[in-house]
Amino acid sequence: MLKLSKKADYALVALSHLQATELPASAKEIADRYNLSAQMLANVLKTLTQSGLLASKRGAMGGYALGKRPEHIFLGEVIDAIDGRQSLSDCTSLDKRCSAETNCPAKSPILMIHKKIKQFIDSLTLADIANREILKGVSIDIPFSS
Amino acid sequence: MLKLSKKADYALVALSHLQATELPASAKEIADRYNLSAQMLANVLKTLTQSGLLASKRGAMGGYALGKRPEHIFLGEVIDAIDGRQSLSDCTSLDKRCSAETNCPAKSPILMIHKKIKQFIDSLTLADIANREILKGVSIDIPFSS
DNA sequence: TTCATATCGTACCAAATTGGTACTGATTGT
DNA sequence: ACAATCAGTACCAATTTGGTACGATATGAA
Repeated sequence: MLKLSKKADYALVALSHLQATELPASAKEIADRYNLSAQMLANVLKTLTQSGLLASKRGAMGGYALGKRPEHIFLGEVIDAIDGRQSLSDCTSLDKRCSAETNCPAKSPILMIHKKIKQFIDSLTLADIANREILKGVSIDIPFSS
Repeated sequence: MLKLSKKADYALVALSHLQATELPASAKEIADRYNLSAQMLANVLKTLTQSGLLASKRGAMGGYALGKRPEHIFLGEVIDAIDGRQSLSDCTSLDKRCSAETNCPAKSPILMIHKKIKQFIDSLTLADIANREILKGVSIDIPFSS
C-alpha cells in the first residue's frame, strides 16, 4: 500500500484550511465545514499540536492556528507526526533485520527509492500545497482575542 | 502509512534475483536463498505471472523467469500487480466520493502529490533498480515551483 | 507408468493496523 | 456558574496484511 492514512488526510484538510483562511478555528468548526468526524479530527489536531505544527488555545473562543509559518510546515513532518516515522519497507529500517541480510539484491534499491520519496515529501511545504486554493470567501467567526 | 507491503518486498527480491542471475528459478529455490516463506512467495510469484511480469513453467525442472525485458518491467506495475492499484488517498480516487466534495482545500494538492509519486515509480524499471548508478540520478521533480 | 517436482487456484485464519467512539479532566471567556 | 473547547486516554470494530493449507494440474525423468 502506498497510501496516506485517513488521519493524514484529515490533517492536511485542517492545515490547508487554516492556511487558507488565516484565521483560527475550532476542531468542531473544521469538522462541520468538511463533514469530518469531530472526535477523530480532535485527536488528529491534538497530535499536530504536540508536534508543534499547530498552536492551540483552550476554553471558550479557543481553537487552533498554524504553529509555524506555512513555508516551514513540511508534508513529511505532517505524515511523521500522524502516522509515526515510517520506512518504505521493513528492510530499510535499521532496527529490524531481514532474514536475507546482506546478500539481498533488493535491499539497496528499496533504500534508495525510499530516500527519493522521503526527499520529495520533505521538500513540499504547506505553502506550496495550499497556495492556489479557492477558499477565499470562507470566514469563520472571531479569531483568538490575544 | 507510506510503505510497501511485505508481498511487494517479496516481489522485488524475486524479480531482482531473476534479473541478476539471468537464470530461471523455482519458488522454493528463491525462498530458500533469501529465507522467505515458500508458500507466500509462491502466491506472490503466481500473481506476478498472471500480470505477465513473470513467465512460468510447470512441473519438474519448472520455475519462473522474467516475463519481459528488465527495461520493460516498471516498479509501478509490480506494486499494482501485488497490492492492487492504489490511490494515495481515497479522496483522489474517482470511484469514492468524500464528504467535503468540491470545497475541500486538500483534494487538489493531494491529487498532485499522488501523480508525482506515481509518475516516479512508473518511471523506474527493474533494470534501473538493479543498476544503482542510474537510480542515483533519478529524482522526483518538485511541483508548485512556479 | 509411476513418481517427484513444480506451478495453479482457492480458501482460510491470525495478527496487526486503521478508523472511529467515549469519557473524564483541565482551561478560559462571558 | 456555565458553556465552549482542548488534553489525555482507553477502548473497540472494521479492515488489511501476513502467513498457511491443501487439492488439482502439469511435466520431466527413472
